[in-house]
Amino acid sequence: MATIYDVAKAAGVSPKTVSRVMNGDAPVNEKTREAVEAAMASLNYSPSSAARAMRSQRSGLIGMITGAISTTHQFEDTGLPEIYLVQGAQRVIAQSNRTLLIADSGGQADRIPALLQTFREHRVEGVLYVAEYHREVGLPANLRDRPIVLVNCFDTDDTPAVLPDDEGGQFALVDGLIKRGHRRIGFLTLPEQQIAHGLRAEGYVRALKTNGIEFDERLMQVGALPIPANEFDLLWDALDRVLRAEPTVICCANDKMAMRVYGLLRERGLAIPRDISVAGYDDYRMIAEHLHPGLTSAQLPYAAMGARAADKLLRLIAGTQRPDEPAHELVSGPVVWRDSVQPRDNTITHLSTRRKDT
Amino acid sequence: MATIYDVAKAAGVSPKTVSRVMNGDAPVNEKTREAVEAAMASLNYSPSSAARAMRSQRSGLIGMITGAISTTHQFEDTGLPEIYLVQGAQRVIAQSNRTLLIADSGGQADRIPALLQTFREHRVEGVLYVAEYHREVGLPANLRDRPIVLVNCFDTDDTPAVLPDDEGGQFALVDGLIKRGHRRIGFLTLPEQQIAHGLRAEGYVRALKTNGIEFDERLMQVGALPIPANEFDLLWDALDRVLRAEPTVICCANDKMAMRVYGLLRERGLAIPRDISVAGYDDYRMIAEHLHPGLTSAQLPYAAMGARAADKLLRLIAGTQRPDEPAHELVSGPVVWRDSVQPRDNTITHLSTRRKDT
DNA sequence: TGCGTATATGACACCGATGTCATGACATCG
DNA sequence: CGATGTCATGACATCGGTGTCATATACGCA
Repeated sequence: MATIYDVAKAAGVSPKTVSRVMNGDAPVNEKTREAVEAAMASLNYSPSSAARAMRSQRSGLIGMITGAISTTHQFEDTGLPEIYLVQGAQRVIAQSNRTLLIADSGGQADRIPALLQTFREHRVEGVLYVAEYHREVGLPANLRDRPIVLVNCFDTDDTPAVLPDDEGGQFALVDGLIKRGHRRIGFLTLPEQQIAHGLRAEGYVRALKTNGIEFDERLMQVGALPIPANEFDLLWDALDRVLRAEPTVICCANDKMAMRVYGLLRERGLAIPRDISVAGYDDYRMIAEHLHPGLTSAQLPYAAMGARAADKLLRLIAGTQRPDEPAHELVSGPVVWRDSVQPRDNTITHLSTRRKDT
Repeated sequence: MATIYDVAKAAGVSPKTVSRVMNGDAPVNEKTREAVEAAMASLNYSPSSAARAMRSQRSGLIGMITGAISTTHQFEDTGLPEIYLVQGAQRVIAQSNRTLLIADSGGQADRIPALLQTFREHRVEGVLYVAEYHREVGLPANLRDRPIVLVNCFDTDDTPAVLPDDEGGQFALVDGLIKRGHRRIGFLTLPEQQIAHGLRAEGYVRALKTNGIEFDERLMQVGALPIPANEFDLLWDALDRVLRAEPTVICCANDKMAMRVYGLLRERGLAIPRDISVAGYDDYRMIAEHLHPGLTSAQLPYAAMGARAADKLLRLIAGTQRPDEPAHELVSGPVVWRDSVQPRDNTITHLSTRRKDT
């Protein structure tokens, strides 16, 4: 590879002048500049980031560690939202003229120390620590020596974190269902020990309360197990109990569960959305868009979380975070309405009457 | 950060001796070694990869460019198999003591030049160029100056490439179906201009021929459009035509299509697999495992492709590729059999008769 | 004309590793 | 006992940029 010395020689100037042309940090004569640029072009010159990093003591690298935390989830498909997170973060980081260094542990937690060591050697300026689902984590000690932002997870030390707004997402979904005329809203939930379960249940209850609907506990049933075991019987029973409470719509804890519920409802001869509406959570487009009918789902805003986390990290690195900036930031996503939810007649009437009123 | 000079001072030796302790390239007295190691530990020292790269002229970096090629697919969810590719490649690359530098264009082709420039500046030793689906690509000129392996794509210049064995995958699936007693096998295909379409059709036909079954063109219908437009009518019509040819099983071009076909078949009152069996392609576990019943699918072996491509690239870099190594390597995946395919009675009879025979 | 100032450029050192070569202390051998 | 070899270690240069400081020329103004 050509170096700055090669360029300098070709252009008949000193290396420092070439440097000035690249960085524009001091005036350079127009003719000199042209000669240097011609030399750079003809030699196909790229400056060495290693040399720059060494001199400037800034690597220009941001580390992201993914697939990292669980020791068990190599047995399960996490749904791969990480790629969206990566894209969101990458966009922001590229704007700051830095490069994202991604380390994916492939779900093997014992690889993490080696990955962190790599980060240290590359002198990453900050770290994005990504969990595969909303959870609490304990941070490795050797992550504490540089700026870090947790994504989709949090710890007990108020380390800066970016989290999905599960409460708000479920609220928006259920509130939207009510606005569309549903009043008996089934809810097949996540396992109770999951963080997201509690938050979403709160969102569900708040939406009912806001709209003056009484909570019926028979409508809310746990639909999944913490371990991806054979959950099918559980889901079948849970659905059975929910259906006995006569819902007009069933909210599922995630799109995968909704996909299963599609099958179960059809086995019972119920047509979606004619006989019953269904909603999911996550908005995995691979599922939600391709199910028939399209699945209404509250979006887990992974791309936005990635971008927000990168932004927060860059401010931490620059030391310019706002004084009022909270350690934990919630990111909300929209509800994507598709055909799996059918407005109930009473709404339509309601809306049309309204329209007359105004 | 502590440097090798800090460690040397703390241990009372020269920097070069510290270097020797780290690299073991020359004998070091046992006591000295211990002193140095203690100093390294107490200073929490990590060697600077920038300095090493500069001195050794080897960056230890491999670049991977993903989501790169299409200008349009930001509108569509590609199914995100890239993360598996990354994991497969990362595993192999980590073993060679290198680091994977990933650049994801987020589907915006105009970002690629900037990403490649970043790779050049970081002096990546080789590049993995990943396409989002099996296709032909034209390579940017500035990728030609270092080792490169194409993944999931190929060009006209015999650039080394790693590709999925679409023909073999479809063959194995259809052959397996026949072994399970199916003889009338519907096939809803990809758009005809896709590379995978032709290959899989060949695999389908070969499986029939191998088993002495005549090809019935009514059983093979295009089920998807090249652009993710409203494909629904197309799929409906295609399915309709296939069903009129009385298949006992329907092969879908991918798992997304299979997911839709589940819905369409059920609308027609057909139960899977009792009335008709269904198979997919890709084995997206997020879909295949969670559909009810579980979807039989031929696996697109992304993790294996990533590993194979990394391996090939490392050999290219080392200059040790085998002389007989073909430019294009096919990677086969298994067929994952799940409950969406029901063996036909005649097989069972057939098998049991056989068993008596032998 | 002489001096201050802005413009344009170069010499040199330095960032943190490591390859090369030199050196000193012992051990071994003829 | 001196020559030779091995072991252990250090001095110094180098990789490719850039910060600092010096220098040279041109220009404006008293």
